[in-house]
Amino acid sequence: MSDLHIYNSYTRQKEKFESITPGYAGLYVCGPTVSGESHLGHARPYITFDIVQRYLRYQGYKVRYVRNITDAGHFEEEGRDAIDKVGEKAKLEKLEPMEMVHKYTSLFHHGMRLFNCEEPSIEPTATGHIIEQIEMIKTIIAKGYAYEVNGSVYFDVNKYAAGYPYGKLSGRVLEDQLETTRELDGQEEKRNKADFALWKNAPPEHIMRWQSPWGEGFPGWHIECSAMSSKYLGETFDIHGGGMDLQFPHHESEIAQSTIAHGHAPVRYWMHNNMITINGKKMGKSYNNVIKLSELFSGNHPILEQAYHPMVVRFYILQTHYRSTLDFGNEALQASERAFRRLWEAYEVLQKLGHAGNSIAEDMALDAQVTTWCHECAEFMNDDLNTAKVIANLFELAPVINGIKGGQVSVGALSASTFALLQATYSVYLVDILGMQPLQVQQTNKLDQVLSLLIEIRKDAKKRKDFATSDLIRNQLAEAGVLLKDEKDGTVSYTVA
RNA sequence: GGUCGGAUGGCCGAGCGGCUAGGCACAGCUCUGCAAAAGCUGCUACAGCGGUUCGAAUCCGCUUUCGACCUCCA
Repeated sequence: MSDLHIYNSYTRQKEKFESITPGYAGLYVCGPTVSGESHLGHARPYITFDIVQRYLRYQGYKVRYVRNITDAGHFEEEGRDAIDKVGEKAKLEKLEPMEMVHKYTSLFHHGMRLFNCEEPSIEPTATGHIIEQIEMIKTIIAKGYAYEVNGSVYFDVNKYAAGYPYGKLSGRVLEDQLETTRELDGQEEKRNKADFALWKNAPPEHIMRWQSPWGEGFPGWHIECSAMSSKYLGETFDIHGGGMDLQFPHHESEIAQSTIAHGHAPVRYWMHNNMITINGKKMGKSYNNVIKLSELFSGNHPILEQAYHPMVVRFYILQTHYRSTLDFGNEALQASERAFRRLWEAYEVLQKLGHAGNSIAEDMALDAQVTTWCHECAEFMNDDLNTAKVIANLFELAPVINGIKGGQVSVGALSASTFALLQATYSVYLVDILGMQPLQVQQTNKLDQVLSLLIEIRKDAKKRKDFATSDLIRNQLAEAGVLLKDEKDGTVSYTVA
């Protein structure tokens, strides 16, 4: 595919991406609820849409990427738990709601940086947009699609469904929804079980509350995204992303609210990433099977055999297509770690490699094959962002790179232009688009000087066939986490674990 | 119960009518003082049963099985 095609959850098919305003792309992604620490499952959408955003930029779009912070409303229960626990210990240590929100927002940002996810252009908070949300609710009431009961406002789904395709995004029929027997808070207030809250009256013990035309309360969960996305991206914008589990009711409700408030559908392309599972089950709070990011990075969790570097996790996630479920496993993560080390090393080797300068390839077949592998990367990305296939091609190219370095492949096997293409492909795809970074930090000069000295001493020992000394140096350094490698050309390189 | 989506080699995972990805692991070889790394070679799978087709992992049907969602979960 020579143009970007993405799978639109709304139409259930791949569609050519055409932005509303040529050259500009608007992307809205449902962000975190900052009442708790982010876990591995949360990492997937943010990494997935980081790729979307990076790729659109690479394609030349000026992207406005909006990702909200949910710091109000529907998380009162967990927030309350957290507060009460602390409160039991000492009233002095009690967390203010704002304190809790700040804490988890910071943690979230820290995690995003470790994952090398680029910052969104705008990161609006729900609490910062109470007025916009109230205005939107007022509009919906004025248009006759919402009603107030006891200080709460509900969206009239039945009325909406009569004139609009309610349930199209999530593929469900309203009649089925009405048969739900589940008991929910405020159910008796609703005219209809399928109705959802736009505004909720706050009970006295509720910690977060705002003044509204309907009394003190807090906004319904869905309205924040509708209010903020339309404010920053317009009443109709290009892409809305989020986890598959948000399709219903969250995104379905967003469509309904915005359609009534603005008179037309809010989103052109809906994109949903699939879940991360563990032992086949979705990783989620309700299943009590989450691995928090801090646990993942430290290895401090009963089921973790080791710590996993953020880049390993990112690579692991990108090795699977975003619409497939991804099952967590130590073995899988460890495989990703080895794989990524190898790929990154090939990249570093490639950047240092020189070329003979011949314009005609000595090995025409290999030259053609390399060219194909490189060009295919674009096709794969254009085909609904198939990062798994891009990575596969980069791996296909690795032996060519290592072969040139190791002498198995002639330096002039590829033409100068193909070699340049190879270098560009690695750096564009691996670094710019997939957003990968090295596992180890840059070494300080001092360490480098010390190691250079040790390497010299060892070289000298080897020259004298004093292998006892040379092996001692290598083994001791290995124990300290520094791996020495004797290269073919006689030089010695090292990696620090 | 309803709706939807999966079941791919030892493990993870692409694929979505012919060209039988890729990674990790494993085995052999080359290189090497020995390692490590790297290179080469080997390893052919698509839950089961029918059907459509010249041809199916890919389409259709049934069965088995796992999962997601069904009102506030990324």
